Order: sequence, then C-alpha cells, then structure tokens
Amino acid sequence: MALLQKSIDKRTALLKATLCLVNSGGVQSASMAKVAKMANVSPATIYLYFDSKQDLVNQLYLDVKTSFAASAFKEYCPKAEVKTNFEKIWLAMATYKLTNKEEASFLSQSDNTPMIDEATRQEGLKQMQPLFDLWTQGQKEGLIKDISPYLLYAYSIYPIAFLMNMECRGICPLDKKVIAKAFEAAWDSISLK
Amino acid sequence: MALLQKSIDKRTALLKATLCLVNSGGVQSASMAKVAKMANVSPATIYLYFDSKQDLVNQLYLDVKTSFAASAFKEYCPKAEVKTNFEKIWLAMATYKLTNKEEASFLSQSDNTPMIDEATRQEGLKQMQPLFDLWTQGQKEGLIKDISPYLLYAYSIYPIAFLMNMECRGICPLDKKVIAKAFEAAWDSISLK
Amino acid sequence: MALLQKSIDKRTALLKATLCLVNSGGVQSASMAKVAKMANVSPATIYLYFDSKQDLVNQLYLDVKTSFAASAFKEYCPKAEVKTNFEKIWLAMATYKLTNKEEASFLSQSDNTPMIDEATRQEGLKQMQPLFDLWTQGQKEGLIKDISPYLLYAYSIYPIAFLMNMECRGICPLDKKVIAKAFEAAWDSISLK
Amino acid sequence: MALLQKSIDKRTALLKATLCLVNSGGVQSASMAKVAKMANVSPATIYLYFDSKQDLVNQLYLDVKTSFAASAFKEYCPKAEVKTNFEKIWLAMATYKLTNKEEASFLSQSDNTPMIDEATRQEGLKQMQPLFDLWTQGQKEGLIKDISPYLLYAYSIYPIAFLMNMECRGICPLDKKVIAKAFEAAWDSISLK
DNA sequence: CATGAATGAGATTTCATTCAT
DNA sequence: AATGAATGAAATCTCATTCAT
Repeated sequence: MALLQKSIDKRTALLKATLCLVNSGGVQSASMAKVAKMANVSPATIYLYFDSKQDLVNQLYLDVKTSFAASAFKEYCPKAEVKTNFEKIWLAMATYKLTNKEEASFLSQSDNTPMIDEATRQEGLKQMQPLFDLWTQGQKEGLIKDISPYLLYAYSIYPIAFLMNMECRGICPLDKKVIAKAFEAAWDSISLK
Repeated sequence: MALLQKSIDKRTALLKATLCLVNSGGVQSASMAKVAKMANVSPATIYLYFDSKQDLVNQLYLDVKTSFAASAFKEYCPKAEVKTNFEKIWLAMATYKLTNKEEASFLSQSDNTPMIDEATRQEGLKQMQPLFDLWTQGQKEGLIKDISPYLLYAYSIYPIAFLMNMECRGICPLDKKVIAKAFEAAWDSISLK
Repeated sequence: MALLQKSIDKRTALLKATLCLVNSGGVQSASMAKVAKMANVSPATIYLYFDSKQDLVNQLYLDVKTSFAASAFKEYCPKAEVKTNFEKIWLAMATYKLTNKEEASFLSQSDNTPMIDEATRQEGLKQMQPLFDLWTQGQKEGLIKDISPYLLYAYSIYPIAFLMNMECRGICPLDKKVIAKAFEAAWDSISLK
Repeated sequence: MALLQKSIDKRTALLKATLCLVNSGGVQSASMAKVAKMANVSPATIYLYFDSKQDLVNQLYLDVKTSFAASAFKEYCPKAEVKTNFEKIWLAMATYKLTNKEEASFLSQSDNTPMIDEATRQEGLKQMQPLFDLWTQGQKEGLIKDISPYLLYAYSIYPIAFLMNMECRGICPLDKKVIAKAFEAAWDSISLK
C-alpha cells in the first residue's frame, strides 16, 4: 500500500511535469529527460508508468479532460431548469479554466494540434455527454436552437478557450463583469429568441 | 528575372511543404529534411530563403494570415451598412477556411500553440484591423454590444475554426445550411437585441 | 564502484581520442563523430561527460596542463638553491615533453590558437606558479635578471616547445647533448653575468 | 591592365579577409562564405584565385612569411659585423611583429598548428636563409655558440612570438625598454661568453 | 520498483565547392 | 572574370528508449 501510494505520487508528478513543459514550449520541448528531471525521477522510470511519450501525453489529456468534466458537472442537476443548468455548467467551466490555467491552456493546445491520438480525443469528448443531453432537452423544450451540438459547442463553449489564451498572454484580463458578458454572448448565440 | 522567378517558386514550394507537414503532424514532425524533400530541394537550400526553422514557420504564419485577411476584406466597403459588411467579411472568412483547409487548419494550430513568436503573432493580428474598425462603428451605431473586441472575436469569429476542425476530421460536414446557421449564431452573440 | 570506474575510463578514452585527433589535424578535424568512434562510444555518450565540444577541449587542456605541471614540479624543493631548482624543473619539463609528445604538441597548439577559452587558459597558467615564485626568489638573490616573468618564460621555457615541434617533424632530433645545450641557452638568457 | 589590377586587388582583399578571420577564431571559423563576404566578392570568385581553402591558407602563409622576411632583412648588410647585423635583423623582426600584429599572430598560429601543408612550411622556412648564413658566419668567428640553428632560432627568435601573444592579449605590454631587455636575453642565449 | 548509463537515429545547421548564366 | 544559387556531405547536438544493476 505504501508502495502503491508512492507510485501514484510519481505518476502524478510526471503528469504535472509534462503539463508544465508542454504549456511552456509545446510537445517538442517536453523531452522525456526534462520531464524526468522536473519530476525528480530517472528517465527510465517514466516507462514504468507509461508505454511511450505518446501514451504519456494521451493519459495527461484524458486526466485533465476528466478533471475538467468533473468540475463542470459537479452541480449539474437533471431536475433543474435548462437555462439554470447551462449557466451552472458554463460558469463551472469558466471557473475551472480561470482557476486551473495550466490545464486549460493544455486543453486548448490539444484541441487544435495533432499531438493527441484521435481515439483518445474521442474518449475525451464522451466526458461532455451531460452537456449534450442538456442541449437535447433544451431543444425539445424549444429553448435552444435546433442546430447541431457542434455548432452549440463552437459558439457557447469553445470561445472560453480563446478568452483564456488572451488572459494568459496578458492581453485581456477576465474579471467578473467580462465573465458575465461572455456568458450572455454564449447564451444569446444558442438560445431561441 | 528568370533567377528571381525561380527563387520565388522555391520559397513558395518550401512554405507549401511546411504547411502540409505541420498540419499532418505538428511542428515537431516537420523536420527540415522532410520539408526539403517535399519541396524537392536540398536541406541547405532552405537556409537561402529562411534564417532558421523558427523563421520559416513565422514567415509561413504571416503569409497565410495575410492571404486570409486579403480574402476576408476583399469586398469590405466602408460605406455599406455594418451588418452587411460584417456578413460579407464573416462569409468571406468562412469561405476561405472551407476552400483553403490546409491554411485554416494551420492558423488554428498557430493560435493555440507556442510555435509562433509572440512578435510575429502581434504582426498577424494587425491584419484584422478593418474588422475591429467595423465593430467600433457598429458599437457607435448601437448595433453591436458594447464589449471588448476580444469578446466579439471570441464569439463571432473564433468558432469558425472549431467548425473547420470538425469538418476536417469528418465529424461535422459544413453545408450551406449549417453555414447560415453559424452566421446567425455569430450575429446573435454580438448584436444588441 | 564498477560503474564509476567505467565512467572514468570512458572519460579518459574520450580525452585521449581528442588529444590524438587534435594533434593530427587541428580542432576542426577532431569531429565529435571521430572522437566517439576512436573512443568506441556513441557520439551521444560524449555529452554525458562533457557539455559541448568546447568543454571537451577545455577540459583536455586543463588535464594536460595539470599533468605537465605535476611532472615539472615533482622534485621541486623550496629549500634547494635557485639554479639547482630551476635546472630540475627545466629538465623535468623537457623530459615530460620528450616522453609525452602528444601532450606536448597539444599544449603548444593550444597556446597559439583561439581554441581554448581565455578563462580556461588563465586557469592553466596558475599551474606554473611555483616557477614564478622561484624566479622571484632568484631575482632577490641577484641570480636572475630583473625582468618581467613573461620575458623569463619566453626565453627559458617557451623555446622547448619549438624544439619539440622540430623533433616531432623529424627535423631536429633531441639527444642528451642537445638537451644540455638547450638548458645552457635557457640559463644564459635569464641569468645575471 | 585595368583588369589585372582589379584582380590583384581582389586577391589581396581575399588574403586580408582570411588573415583577419583566422586570427579571430582559427581556421575553422574562417569559412569561405565569411571570407567572401568580408572581401566583398562572391564565394565562387575565391576559386578563380585559389584552388581550395587549403591553397588559400597556404598562399596566405607564404605571402605573410615573405613580407616578414623582406622586412627582417631589409637592412641586412653582409659586410657589416655579425652582432650588428643580428641586432638589425632581430629589431626589424620585432618591429614587424609589433607593427603588423595580425600577420604576426597568424604566423605564430601557423607554426604550431597542422593548418599549413608541410611542403609550404618548408618553403616558408627558406626565407630565413640569410639568418642561417649569418649564424654560420658568427660561429666561424667564434662569436656564436656552436649549436644547431634550430636551437639558435628557438632561443633568439621564437620567443618574440610569445611576447607578441602576451601583448595582444593585453597581458604584457611591450615598450622600448622591454624590447631592449628581450634583445639582450636573445643575444645572451646564443652568444659565447 | 527504480535508476544512471548508454545509444542509434535523427534534428538543425554549416561548409567547401560547383555550375549556369 | 564574376556571381548568386544550389547542394551533398558532414558538423554539433538532442531525443525517446533500453538495459544491466
């Protein structure tokens, strides 16, 4: 058990190191040697936890995406109203991205780069299922536009990533007011009327 | 003249090869050797046209961004109405991205990856100036929400990239109907009322 | 222990290979690939022991200079007479250069070439301190001309390198008689009377 | 004739550029491209004047050695006394090295480095013939020690190079007094009594 | 379980040289 | 005579991965 604990710590340290390095210089700058050094282990040790660099990055992606989804849907309540639920989820997502900038930045890189396996990406997408369900419900109730969930995602969720990037680069600070305006825009783009 | 022409051809071939390789596997997989081979020149020749790999990628970014902007603003007419102009620009952008998928895919990668110099990125941003001007005008006329241009961009322009990615991966085909719906969502997100 | 021993062996083999290659064709002809092959390791292995080619050459310089100084001053005895001491040192130096031609040849190259860092060169110079001290003592005792140590070095020590070069090129063989004459010339150039 | 003149200028410019570059970073840093640029010609032009890089360096060596010898023996008068003649030559050499530091530095590099062909080096050595003749004369007259000319050279001429190097590195400035002391040491090392 | 050492393959970049003009 | 463009070969250095311990 002590050993297992230790192992989990190392796995976590390795993922954390990878996250940090990929963020600051892309996948190419996250060499296994640097990852190992930052996680205070030997390069060889990485291969006890991951099959390859590709596997390391994929697992990181899944881990982060899962933690992102967990945060997003924590307060999701199937019985509540659609808009209320959407707002909760949207805010939770925005909050997660503001609070966990490294993770957010990594996800936005992964989404636009061939660095993650297609299969893994699909796996990550499944985590968003509750949101898709909510939209279907909203469409049935005539609250949300009857368009493809990809459009809904593109207009109501995806923009958050752009705003995050701007914030991280110091170009556009995100305070509560801006967040509120952003949510408004998100809702306006997908809601009927 | 013959010499100069030849040179321009090679430069173009090199940029084209880089574009193609970066798209299929990220910057890291676009090795100078592969780029050279695909452009049918010796690796050493690349350095007659570009200072370094970084310079090659930066110049590609600027070239593509410039061609994108040229297409986007081709029919922009300062005297026309704001919404008409915005629609023209938006459609031109969408058309460009649908017609030049490689370029579009490259731009979306560049925007979320540390592969382009910050300075070069800023340079590229300037190309979007006419759009910013249009928004300012729209805000004065009370047609467009009084929010930061970054928000406007995030909600009305940035989503196009997401839709492109989905189309490229065969997940969400973009026909005229979807495009129309997308524009609607874009306009709804930023317009007043 | 086994590991450490092995490491020292490899470091030594790499330095030895570099020495040999630099001697036969200058720094430029001592490519990392050739050094690696001659030391029976992979090129990558070199970088486990040295930071860069520059570092490799610098360390070689320091190693050789140190071993040279060790030989030179082995029998140096502060209590003995100045001339006796000088003769011992001078002969030890000449003997070292005759016995270790590769090292001697390398040192004479280093001293006239921009291949060694200035800092490293200074470091190497410190090894000659006992000789400088001896000269100072000799000057106090009125045995040695009251001139800059650089002049003393130029006339009594530096010429050995020239003779070595000639010997190596088969131009001027150095037997005991010649050595004796050479020492005489050295002493005549720096001694008073 | 105009053409010939032009050619000589270019040859000179190329040699000058090579001299400068070899001095500041060794042969390896004097790439043909850099030499061409510094001489304001195309790389291809170099090959109209020299067969190869090796040939370029060899010819530079011979040119410099010849100009050095010309200066050294300008005032040499077979009828004058040995010591007078030697002093004239020695001073002319020292003066040349002080006045033409670039050339001097290059010569001292060439003499200790495998960068010059052995054949070319021999060729250069011939230029020193008048000095060897003078020594022979001096030995006959019982003024100069009866030792190999290589010893004589090593002790009376070679040290100048060392002093030059020190001066160039700012370690040991050479004023008239030091020069006088240096000559004294030179003469003491080779003269009888 | 953990590692330091080792490496073959490959990355970016430079170089001496040639050739069409 | 002169050149700018081009290049194959090679230089330095890095990397993902393995293996003996």
